[in-house]
Amino acid sequence: MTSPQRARATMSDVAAASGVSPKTVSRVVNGVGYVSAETLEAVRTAIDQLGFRRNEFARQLRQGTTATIGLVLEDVADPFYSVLSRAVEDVALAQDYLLLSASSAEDPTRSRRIIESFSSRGAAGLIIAPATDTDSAFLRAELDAGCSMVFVDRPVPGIRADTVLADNRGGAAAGTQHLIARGHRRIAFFGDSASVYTATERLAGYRDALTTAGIEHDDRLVVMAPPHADATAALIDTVQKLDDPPTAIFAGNNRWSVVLLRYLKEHGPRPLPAFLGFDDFELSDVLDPGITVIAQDPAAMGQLAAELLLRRVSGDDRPTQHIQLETRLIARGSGEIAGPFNSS
Amino acid sequence: MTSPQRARATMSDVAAASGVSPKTVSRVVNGVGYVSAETLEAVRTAIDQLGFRRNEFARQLRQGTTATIGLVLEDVADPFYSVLSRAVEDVALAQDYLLLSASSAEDPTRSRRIIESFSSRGAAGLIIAPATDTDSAFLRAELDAGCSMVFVDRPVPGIRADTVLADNRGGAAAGTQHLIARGHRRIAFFGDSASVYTATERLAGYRDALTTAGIEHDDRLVVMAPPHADATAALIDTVQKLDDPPTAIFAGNNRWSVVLLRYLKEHGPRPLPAFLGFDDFELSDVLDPGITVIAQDPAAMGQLAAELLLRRVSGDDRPTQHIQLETRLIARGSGEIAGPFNSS
DNA sequence: GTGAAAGCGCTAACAC
DNA sequence: GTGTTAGCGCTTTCAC
Repeated sequence: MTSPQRARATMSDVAAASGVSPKTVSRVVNGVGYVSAETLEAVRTAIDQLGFRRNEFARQLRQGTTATIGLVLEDVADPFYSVLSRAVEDVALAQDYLLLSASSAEDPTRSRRIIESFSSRGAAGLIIAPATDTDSAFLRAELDAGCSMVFVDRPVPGIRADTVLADNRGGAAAGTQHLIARGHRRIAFFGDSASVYTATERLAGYRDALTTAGIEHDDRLVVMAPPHADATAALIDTVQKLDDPPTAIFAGNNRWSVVLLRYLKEHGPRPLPAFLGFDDFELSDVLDPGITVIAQDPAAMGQLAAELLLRRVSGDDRPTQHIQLETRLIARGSGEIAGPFNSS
Repeated sequence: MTSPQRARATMSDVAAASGVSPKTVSRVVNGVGYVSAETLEAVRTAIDQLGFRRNEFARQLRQGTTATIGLVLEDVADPFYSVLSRAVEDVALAQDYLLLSASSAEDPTRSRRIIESFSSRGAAGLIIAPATDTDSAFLRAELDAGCSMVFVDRPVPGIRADTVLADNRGGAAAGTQHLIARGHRRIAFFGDSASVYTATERLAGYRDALTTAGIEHDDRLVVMAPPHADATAALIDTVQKLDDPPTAIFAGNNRWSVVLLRYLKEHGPRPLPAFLGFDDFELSDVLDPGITVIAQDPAAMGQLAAELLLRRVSGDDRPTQHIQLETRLIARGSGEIAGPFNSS
C-alpha cells in the first residue's frame, strides 16, 4: 500500500527543491526563454522526483484560453458522426489540442447547455452540427464573445460562421436521376423530419431530379420522419401498400437505410425494389445485392472543419468560408435494378 | 455589425453593476447561502445584462477539481466504442458532468499523453479502455494522486481499480460450443493480436470448448492479428486453402467479422461455412443469412462504468469492484449451418 | 444577510 | 540567464 500523496507538487515546490525561482521552473516546463544547462538539469530532476505536473487551470486562468476545442453533434453513436468525430480528434491532437465532445440528441436545450459548458470551460473554439431549432441569438452572443465556431453538416440560419457541408441537394438529385435512368418513375423518398436541414435539402434534390425528368411528384411516396421512431414500420407499410407502389426506394440517410433494408428483408415485395441510400455505411458492400449509395465523406468533413477552426483560433480572420463537399455515387447493385420503364 | 465585446464580464463587474460585493454575486450564482430577494433580483438582472458566465478555471483553480470525466478508448469510430461512449456521456450529463474523450489508437504513448492531459485538466475521474502495454506504473501514480479510474473492456495487470468487463472467455466458449453442437470439428478462429486482452481471453474460451468436446487443436486454424492490417486477405486465404479447411469460422470481434464477411462474399467457398462473430454489429440481422453472434452490451458497459466512476468521484471508497457482463448468443442463421459431422 | 481579505498556481512584464 | 512583482477570477474564512 503506497500512501497516496494527495497534494500535487507546484512550481514553487519544484523551485524550492532545485534552488531556483518559480519563474525559472516555468521556463523549463514551457521550454520558453534561456536556461543554463545546469539549472535545466536541476529543475528537471526536481520535476521528476516530485512528480510535478503543470496545473492547467492556473495556466489557463492566467492566459485566458485553452488548447481545447469542443465538438457538438447529434449522436456519437451514429457512424456518420463517430467517424467525423475521430477525424476531428486526430487533427486536434496533432496540434496538441484536446477535444471535448457531447451529443445534442437533437435537443436544443441540451445542445445549448453543452455549448455553454464548453464555452465557460474556455474552449478555444467549437465545431457544431447544430440541432434543429438551435437558438441562434444565443450562438451569436457566443461568437461575439470571441468563441470561434465552425458548423458541420448543417448551417444555422442567420449565423455568419464557417460551414463545412455536403452537397446534399446535388447528391440526392444525382441519386434520384440514377434511378430514373434505370426506368423508375415511382420512387419513394424516406427522409428525416422536414425540420432537419439535410433532410429538406435532399428532398429538394430528389424533387429537382423528378422535375427535370418530367415525372409527376406524388406526395404519398414521400415520408419525412425521424427513422428511430417506432412508427417506421407503419410508415413504410403505407407506402408499400399503395395501389401503385414504388419500384425504387431512396433512403435519405443511413439510419433510414438500415430501417428500410431490415423491412425489405422481412416484408419486402419480391422481386426487391431498387434501393439507393444517402450516406455510405459499413457492410453496404457485403449485403446482397450491394447497396448503391450517395457517399459522403464524414472524415473529410471533420478534418476540414477542425483545420478551419484551428486556423481561426490562431487568429485567421479571413472572410467566412463555406466549404461544400462533393458526394459520390457508388453503384453496388441495389440501385441498378431496372424499373418497369427501363428501355435499355 | 455588432462590435464584439471581447472581455467577458467578471463577478466584480456584476458586483459593481448591482451595488453588492463579489461574494454576494458568488452566492447568487452558486445558489449557496442566503441572499435577500431584493439583492437576488438586482444581481440576476446585472448578470443577464452583462452576459456574465462564471469562469470555470478560476473556480476550479480555487476548488481543485472539476465536474469533468475523461474517457479513453481505442477508437471512437468503432461502433462498439461509440455506443459505449454515448452511454457514458448520457450518465455524465445527467449528473452535470462533462465528458472529455479521446482515442488511444492502441498506441501506449498517445494513450499516456491523453491521460496526462485529462488528469492535468482536473478530470475528476477517468474511464479507460486501456491500450495494450499501457504503462501501469504511470497509471498507479495517477491513481495515487487521487484520480479515480474505472477500466472498461480490458483490465490493466497489476492495477487495483474497478473494472467492467464482458465475459469474453465464457462467451467465446459458448459460441464455439454452439458450432460444435452443429457438427463442426474444424473451426477457424480469427482474433486480434495476442497482446490484446480480449483477444486472448476469447481464444482461451474457444480452446476451452474444443478441449471439452475432445477436439484436437489445430494452430493452423487460429489467426491472431489486427483486423485492419492489409494482410488480412492473405491470412484468410492461408486458412481457407488448407487441405482440410474449416467448416466454420469464429470471428473474434466485430472488425474481424466485417473483414471476413467481405471475404466470404467475394472469395468464399460455396456452400458457405458456418459463421459466428463475437460482438454484435449493425445489419448483422439484415445480411443473408443473418449473422449469429455472441452479443456484448456496450451501452450497459458504458453506463455501469460511468455510474461506478461518478460514485467513486463523490467519495465512495468501498473495495474495488469487478463487474462482469454476461454475453448473449443471438442465433440468426449463419451459425446454424450444419457441419459434416452433424448427426441431428 | 452581507462584506473584506487572502490566496489557489501560474505567467506577463519588467528589472537585474 | 534569472528573479521579483503583480494579478488572472473565483471561493474560502471569518468578521460584522
